[in-house]
Formats: sequence, C-alpha cells, structure tokens
Amino acid sequence: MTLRLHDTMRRAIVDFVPLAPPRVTLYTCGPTVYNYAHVGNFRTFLFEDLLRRWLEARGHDVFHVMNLTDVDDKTIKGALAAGRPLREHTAQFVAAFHEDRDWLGILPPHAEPRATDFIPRMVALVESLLAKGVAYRGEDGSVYFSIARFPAYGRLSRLDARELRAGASGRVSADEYAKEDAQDFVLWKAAREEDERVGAAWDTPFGRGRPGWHLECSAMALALIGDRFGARVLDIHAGGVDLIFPHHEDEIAQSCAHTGEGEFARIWMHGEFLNIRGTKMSKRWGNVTTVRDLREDGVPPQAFRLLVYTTHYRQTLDLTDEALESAREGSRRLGGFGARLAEAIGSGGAGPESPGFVAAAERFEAAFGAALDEDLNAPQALGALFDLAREGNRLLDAREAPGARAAAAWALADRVLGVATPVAGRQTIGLGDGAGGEAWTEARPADREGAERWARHWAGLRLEAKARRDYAEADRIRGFLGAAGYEVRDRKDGAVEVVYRGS
RNA sequence: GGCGCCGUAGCCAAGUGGUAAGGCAGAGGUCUGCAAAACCUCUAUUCGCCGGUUCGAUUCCGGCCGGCGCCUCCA
Repeated sequence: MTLRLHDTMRRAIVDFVPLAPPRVTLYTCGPTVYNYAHVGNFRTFLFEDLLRRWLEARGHDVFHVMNLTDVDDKTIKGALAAGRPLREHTAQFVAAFHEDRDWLGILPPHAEPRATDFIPRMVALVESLLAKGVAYRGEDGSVYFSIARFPAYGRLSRLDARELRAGASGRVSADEYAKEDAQDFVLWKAAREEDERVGAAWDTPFGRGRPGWHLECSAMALALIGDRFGARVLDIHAGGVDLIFPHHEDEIAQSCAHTGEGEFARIWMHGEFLNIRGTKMSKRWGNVTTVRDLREDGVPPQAFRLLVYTTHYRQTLDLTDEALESAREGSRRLGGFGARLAEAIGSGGAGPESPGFVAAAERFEAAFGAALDEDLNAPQALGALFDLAREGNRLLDAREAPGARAAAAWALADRVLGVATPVAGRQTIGLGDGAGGEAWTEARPADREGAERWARHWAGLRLEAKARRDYAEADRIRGFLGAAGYEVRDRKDGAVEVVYRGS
C-alpha cells in the first residue's frame, strides 16, 4: 500500500513517490519570531509533525527543514521598540518557540536555518536572478522579481482563474511606484534608517538592505538540500493555507527561475486554520491563545494533540472549551489504557499472547495504516485507536494476556500520534502501607513528592478503615484525597490504586 | 466583485452512489460496602433547504439559505 497525499498544485490526492527513495526532503515554513507563536501556528506544526512521523513510520528517511524567519517588518519593529539589536530581540522568541514545540512533543527538524544566518546564500540567489534577467533594481534601490518574465507564475494559487478585487487601490504603498508591475514582489529591500538601527542591513553588490520574506525560504531550502544531497527540488513543501499565495507562489517563481527546474516541490501540502470559537485568531479580537496559555490552564499536551488530530488537517478546526475538555477526557482514557497494558505486559511472565490481543492489534494496525496512508486521515486513525483501547480494556478485564503484538500496536500509535496522557503519580497501596512513621495531617503538602507520600499514607489508612468496615471514615478519606487531586480506586485483589488527576 | 471551503446526533468529527466510524456528554446495566476506573447496552430511519440525474444520493448536478477563509508579505 502506498502513501497518498493531497497536492495543492494538482488539487488532488496523489501517490507519493520520493525523488530518491528512501530519502524524503521536507521543508516546512516555520514561525516568524516576533512574538509567542499561538495555537493556530502550532496546529500547522502539529499537522507537519504527523506528516513527518508517518513518513518515518513508513520507512522513509526524512530530512526535515523548518526555517525561522528572524528578519522582517515585525521583528524589526519589535527590536526598535525594545531598543535592542534584532538578533538579541528575536532570541527570546526563538527560545520560547523551542520550549512550546518541545512541550507539545513536536519533533525538532533536522535543520532549523535562521534567515539571518543565510544572508550570503540569499545574496547569491538574487544575483542569479538578476543575471538571468528575471529580477531588476527598482528606483527605490530594492530588487524586485518580474512576474512578466516568469510565465509559469500563478500556477499554485490558480491566479489565472482569479481576479483581483476591484477598487483595492487604497493599499498601494510608496514602494509600489518603484516596481515595473504592481504584482512584482520584492526580493531585496533597500535599507531604511530603522533597519540600520537594529542591525538588519547587509551590504551586497546590488545595494545595502535586507532580504524579502519569500526569498528567505527559497534560498535556505535550496542551500540545504543542494549542499547535502545535490538536490534542487524538494519532495514535500508544507505550510498553512494562507501561505499558498503569495508566499509559496513567489518561492516557486524564485526557485524555478534560478534552478531551471519545472517544479520546486513534488508535492505542496497546506494545513487549514484553527479558529477560536468561530473566528480567526487575531489581536484585534483579543482571542489569541498561546501554547503557554494551555500550559497554565493545566491542559496536557497530549490532549491538545488529540484535539488537533480529531479534525482532518485540510478542515478548519474550531477551538472551544468544550472541544478541549472532550479531548482531555479522551486523552486521559487512552493514557489509562496504555498504563494498564504496559503493566499487564510487564507482569505477564513468559506466557503466550492471547489470540484476542493478537487479533485486536492486527485489526488496529491495518485500520490505522489505511487511514493515515490516505492523506493523513488522523480522525479515522483515532477511531482505530479508540477501538483498540476499548477492545484491549475488555480483554484485560477478561484477564487475557497481551504481548508483543499489542505492545507494538500501542507503541506505533504513541509514536505517531502521541495523544495519550500518561497516568501521573500512580501508586498501588496494600494493607499496612498507611502506618509509616510520618505524622501527616489531612492537609496536602505543597511539594509534589511529599504529596505522593501523603496520599499513600492516607490511602493506606483508608484501606484499614475499610477492613474494619468503618465506611464513614473510608469515604471521608477518599473525599479529601479526591479534593486534593488523588483519585482512589479499589481493586479486586484488595489493593488500592491512587492516581493523580490534577487539581 | 473574484477564488475557495463548510453546514452529519446535545457538542466535536470521519465517511461512502447502496443505505451513517470514533470521541465527549447523557441514560440504563455489570463490577463495588458505596464509589471511581473499565466494560456492556441505548441515544441521527437520517446527513441545512428545494429541485434534478439514478433502480437507488448524505455522497453527483443546479438553485436557495446559513457560517467561514483568502484576494501581496498572517500558520
């Protein structure tokens, strides 16, 4: 079975055939580090993370590049306002991005080029385009790409079928007069006073200035795959839908005009937006949610991943409190199954795996693979995962023994999706465990470690109360443990399980 | 104005020209001293509305209503 992916260029789902198997070059447009990335940005990164992980699960040798745009109008403006050099100003947001990305369990790319580290390669690309006659110097000292001299322009966004809004004249900026054609886009921007002040200007044969946004991606992508593999065409280029035009259109123009190749990427993939309660996130509406907000709200990262993957990547996703809560609960249940399964396998001895588990694992792998192979249908893959959890729990209830097949099935799901919240602070307490020397009160200690021992102590005392049929006391203890976030579950074998569910 | 997307149970969300995955919530049940967790059963004769094509449409075509996105530097 082959992996099929949606290609924006062809507007169709096509068989994915890498240029030089098993290698797959994947370029994804990263964040502009002018602020904290919001959950919408991360929805796109999560879609790309799934793509990367599934490609790897299918045996491809992926070389993933994600750039960081650290020089543009907004980063410069921010640096100016902060009164610091550009590089110093963006460093904090680069660090925050890494922190958020790691927290969400998104795999780091193999290369993470920063625009300001690739200036020479960008300069070389501009020179090439000037030499080929597809770029020209405008009256304002900037260098522009001439769309008229690149006939293939507009294929990705189907520009020929579009019509620019009539009467949108109010947005013509000063530098538009420096262009030969209003649609031409800037490759290199002539340095302004503000750029100089934050150190965002470089000398080049065609004038002092800074790179245009589109140029950055083309130059870095071509430099990295060229140096490393001698390649000039990417296997997959991905990003958010808003990048189709003009960003990716312009990347194609620059790259293909330079390489002479008929394409810049074999497949173009675009992830839809994440909206907040029905509308697009924007500062204007004050509904920008960041990953840090989720973290502060105690949302497990796996729950957010689950929320994102319950909607297909080419479908807009609406983030609401209910949807988040629903994902939290589902993620918790999956995590509970994962823990049960691991425990059963760990204590299973050398006995053979039950036929039931083998069958469930096989069913899961077939359904899961088929779903993801068909344009990364994560919602369907999740359906298979929940089926596995339900069947697995049932088999475990029936005391059937799971083994290597079940473990492999679960590991695959966990590696590719990462949507199960691990069970935290799980302890198994038996009779007599409450009698430790420490004199705990009923108030929960503030530190986590102390709280674990405190919960253990009281759970033990509750077991003793239960044993002497003092149910009032047993229920009282369970009550305040629960209020402190520790859920108490009696097991059939007489022991009790304490699980931390957060407070 | 142009290009495009969406409208499936209380909520979220897959899907197919042949009769509706999965999750959350809810109800009942098993288990339990009672719970919790887990499991079982139930919860859309129906997929925005109206036409058309078809033996048959939620799935194809047309129209309408409703929501949304993009149209030069926003994932």
